[in-house]
Amino acid sequence: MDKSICPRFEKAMGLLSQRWTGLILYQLLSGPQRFCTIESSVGVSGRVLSERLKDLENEAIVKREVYPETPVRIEYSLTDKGLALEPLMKEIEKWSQNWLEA
Amino acid sequence: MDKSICPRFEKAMGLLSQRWTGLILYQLLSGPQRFCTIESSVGVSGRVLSERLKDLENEAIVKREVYPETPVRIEYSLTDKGLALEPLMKEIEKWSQNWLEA
DNA sequence: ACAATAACTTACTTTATGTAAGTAAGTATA
DNA sequence: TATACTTACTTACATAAAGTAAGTTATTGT
Repeated sequence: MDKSICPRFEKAMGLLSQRWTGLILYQLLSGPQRFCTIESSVGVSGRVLSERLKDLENEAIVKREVYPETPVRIEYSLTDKGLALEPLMKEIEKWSQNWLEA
Repeated sequence: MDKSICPRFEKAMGLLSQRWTGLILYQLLSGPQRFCTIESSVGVSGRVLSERLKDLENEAIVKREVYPETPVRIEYSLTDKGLALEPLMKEIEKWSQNWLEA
């Protein structure tokens, strides 16, 4: 009975179940943001955030843009693939509202 | 700018982003199942599966039922709270179909 | 020149997970 | 009667992932 789960589903779940990844993506749904903003609003350490953003860039879910202003501004935002996660996030919101205590 | 994310959402994401938890729940959506079935279909180790099922029982997402047959049969199934995760899982399926390669 | 800020990276510690063996209860087999 | 087998776990130990804190590079403000 080994491995009855769809590999694509498994991959998606593998991405989302990386610690912090879901919260990082949820945070980015509210618009492009810089490193330190994500760090403090999500509560993830810089070390892990840096790692996750690289992974998400490799998956083409997040894009990184450098604005050579002064001081330099680096913004992370969602690609179309990343934006497509919105309905999923809304479902998590719904479930948490309906089934979890405040 | 600390902690701008809704605590309920954060808790929901915390549950789902535990390694294996999402796949275990997805597997249980197809009906009640025993320990060893989940173990092999999901690919999780017994050690972690045992831990996860206990956590999910404590969260009232999964229930455990003992049938004193021979040999004893123990089945894990979703509560209403667990079943309510179905739309969310469907969204993950959709996203994975649309955006991930096979 | 000195302190400050953003965006990281590195070194080190703690926690989580994987692996494999062990346990308990009951059944079937030799 | 003793041995082996099955399910559902637990325990002990090794490895991988995450947390913490300090360090780096570039640039600005005082």
